[in-house]
Amino acid sequence: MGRSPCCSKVGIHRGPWTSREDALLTSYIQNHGEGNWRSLPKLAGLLRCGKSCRLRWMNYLRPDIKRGNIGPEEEDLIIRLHRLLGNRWSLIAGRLPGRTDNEIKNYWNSHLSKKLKKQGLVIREATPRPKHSKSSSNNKKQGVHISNQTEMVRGNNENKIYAPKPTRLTARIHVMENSSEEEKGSSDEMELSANNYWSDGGEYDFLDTDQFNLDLGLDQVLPVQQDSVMLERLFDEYSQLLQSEVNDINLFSYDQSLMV
DNA sequence: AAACGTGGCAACCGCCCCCCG
DNA sequence: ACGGGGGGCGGTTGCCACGTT
Repeated sequence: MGRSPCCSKVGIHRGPWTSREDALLTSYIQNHGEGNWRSLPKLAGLLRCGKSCRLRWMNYLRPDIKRGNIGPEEEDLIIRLHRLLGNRWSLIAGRLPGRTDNEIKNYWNSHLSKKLKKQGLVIREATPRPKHSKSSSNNKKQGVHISNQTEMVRGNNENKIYAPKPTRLTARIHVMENSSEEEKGSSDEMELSANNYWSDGGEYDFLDTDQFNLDLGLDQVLPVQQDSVMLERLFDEYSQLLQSEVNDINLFSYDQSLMV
């Protein structure tokens, strides 16, 4: 007895979205906000699966999505973050304002992976993500734990390192405008383990990960503007995480750090 | 001009986690 | 404490545009 499908396939329209469907979805979300994806299609008058609606909105219709080519600085950041995070497209997208995980994934698969291979850079193939890789128990085994609130209280503040929160920045802007529940519910911890770093991440021979700045104080909501300084800071931020694995330092949610 | 090959990307699929009752 | 549902995520598919022969 498997779980029920997210929606009945009968009578559901699939394939490319029409402009009318886009208009219906956009109009509904502008009036009622995001969420309740399962019931949204019916309420919005769409013959679509809720998941399809969510995907269409997240990847295409959201007003804060940046259009146009990915610039060299963004490309550089994607490469660096992929080196650290592997195929964690949503995490990577969270650090690229206006870009979606799907867009970055596609860009990687169609451009960057080939480009890097062409340049003779070694890309270690991603291995299948271990089951329950997000579980904290696994992370603890690896000696790297990005804590929940309990851990934060018990932690050693001297060695505290803040984990960048895997937040989709553009979504946060939307959330703040609409003050929806996602804001308070977005306590997603960045759940990483040493195992994940090394088994999933690509590996390039030109990156310099020896530079770390432990005094970083990134703003939680990054400015929309992108410049090389910001990109460098982002990379440093993730480099801290990487380095922390070596030093066996407990990690803390950056969000929670603001509450200290 | 037609056939074929290739690349890019929107959309779908299915697994998994987390929240809530 | 537990189970089910909703939502998020990464992997994959398939269509279409464009280039090449």
